[in-house]
Amino acid sequence: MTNEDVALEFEQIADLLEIKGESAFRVNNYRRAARTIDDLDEDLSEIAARNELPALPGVGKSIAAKIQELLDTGAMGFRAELTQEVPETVLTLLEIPGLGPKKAAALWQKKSIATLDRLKTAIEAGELGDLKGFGKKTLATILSGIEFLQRAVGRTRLGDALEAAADLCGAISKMEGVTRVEQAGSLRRGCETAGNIDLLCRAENGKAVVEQFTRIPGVSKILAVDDAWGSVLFEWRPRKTIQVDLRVASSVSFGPAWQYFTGSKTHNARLARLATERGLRLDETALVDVKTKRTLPAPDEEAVYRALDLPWIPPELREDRGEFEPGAPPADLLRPEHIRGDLHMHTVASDGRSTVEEMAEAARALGYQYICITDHSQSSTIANGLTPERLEGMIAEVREVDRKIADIEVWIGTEVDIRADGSLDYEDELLARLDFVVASIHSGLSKDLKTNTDRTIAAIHNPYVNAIGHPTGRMINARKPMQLDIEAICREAAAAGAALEINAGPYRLDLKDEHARLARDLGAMLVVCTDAHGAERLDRITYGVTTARRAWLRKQDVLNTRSAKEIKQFVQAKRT
DNA sequence: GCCGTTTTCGGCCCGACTGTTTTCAGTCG
Repeated sequence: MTNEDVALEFEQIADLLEIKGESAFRVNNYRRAARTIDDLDEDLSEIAARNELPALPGVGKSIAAKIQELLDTGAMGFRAELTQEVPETVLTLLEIPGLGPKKAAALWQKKSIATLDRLKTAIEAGELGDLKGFGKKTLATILSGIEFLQRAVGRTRLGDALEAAADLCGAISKMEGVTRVEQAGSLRRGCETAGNIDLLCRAENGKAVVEQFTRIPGVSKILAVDDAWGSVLFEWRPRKTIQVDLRVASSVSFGPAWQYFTGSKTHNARLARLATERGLRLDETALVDVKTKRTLPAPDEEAVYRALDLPWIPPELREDRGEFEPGAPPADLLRPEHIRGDLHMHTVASDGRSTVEEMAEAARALGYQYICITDHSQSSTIANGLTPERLEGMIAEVREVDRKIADIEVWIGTEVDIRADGSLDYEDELLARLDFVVASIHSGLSKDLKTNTDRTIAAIHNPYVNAIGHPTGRMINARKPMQLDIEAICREAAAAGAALEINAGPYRLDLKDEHARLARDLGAMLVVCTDAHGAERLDRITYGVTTARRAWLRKQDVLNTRSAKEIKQFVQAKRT
């Protein structure tokens, strides 16, 4: 059980207690404990081994015992007791944007509503007319939220699916007779969410491999098996499952199988047609010469594409969005090693977990030339945003770290809030002293299209703003993007010389692939950054790179593939 | 439920936004 798992457990206990009607202070303390646990650098089990759990802020005798129980048994009796009174499913109501514990409590206590479906029918049947706090607008928001969530049902975020897939691949690679394991499907194509995890392994003893596959720890249900295929439900986090399909291919058919199971469907359909035109037949088992009925050797994907007179096409491009055209794929499609620095990250000064030095060391380990520290600005009080005075202090601190640490440039910037009226959260004089400025919207996301577009454009035109952070504010599977005229934003950014971020955070991936492609087409510069809140999160840049690749971005389309000197020129150009 | 003492109990994290509430509660970051 990871710290994150334990933190979530306590967060949900707080929710359940609040819905039950417990004292707000008791509830808050569980939330505080959850936050403490989530913010730890060290594994909880190590702290527990030293008997130091009660020393953690917000953790006393009672919670320490509950953590210990979780670590020892993977479950908590207290939670089980709670769910006797408040059904587990009530927690799904809290996923509706705009619906918190108080409203969930009212729905459960007054109307016995505990599921999304039931809530939806109750609203549609007008059953909630007499419930205080549930006016017309609120009900409309809730309905739209339910529909949003129901579309997300069964979709797992790319980051989570990739982590689960990496664990599974590790386990499968150790199995008897397996000589290769690869990811396939939407996961390999880098789609922002995955309905299932598609895996492919090379082995000649399919049945035995499938048999071992179904016994991997974490497999909670076997959905189907045959001699070369197994489908299971896998629990990648407590109470979170995803379907995993493993196919076994022999070495002769590995290429066609990997290609086929990577998809997409439309890409494969085009390939199959190209094969037919050449007198070949391509399916998941083989590439066959129709006339001679001879199976062409295809131990890898390159052989498949070569037989169709195509270059190998990167999986992220396999969406039938132009990848078959002459000149595609671009030779300089963005790759992780092109990234020379990260320009959006937080430290302990605001809501991060690591110090400036720790961020710098981690970035140096990634081989970066430069990073920019961009803590929150004063309006983001809950994120401990920096007052102008504290930012002054940070300027000095970062300059000092920059002097001390060799081989990497450490810059000072900010993630400055774009306020509701489009003004920024710091004066220009202060921004002018920074090396790089990211401007982001964190509040008032539900304002109308014009307001949001105008305030973003206002920020774009501030001479000291170099990038717009997470431009749409969406949270994958959790929050819709704000209303925004993306095209206008892209045009203005292109004209003003501001970059648009592809936020690499696996919950955000914002801009998303289609929008990033549009931005590039309209002449805007993109910048791929992690928005990391801890040194160990800097490596999530790969999610952003994947999104950029799905947007067909080349190295030259992405600002932070440039040298430190060129970045400084980019900043300077906008100021003068 | 935790914390910090005042060693036995009172206080506990902020501020904006939104909808509906005619004076503010609930949600969110």
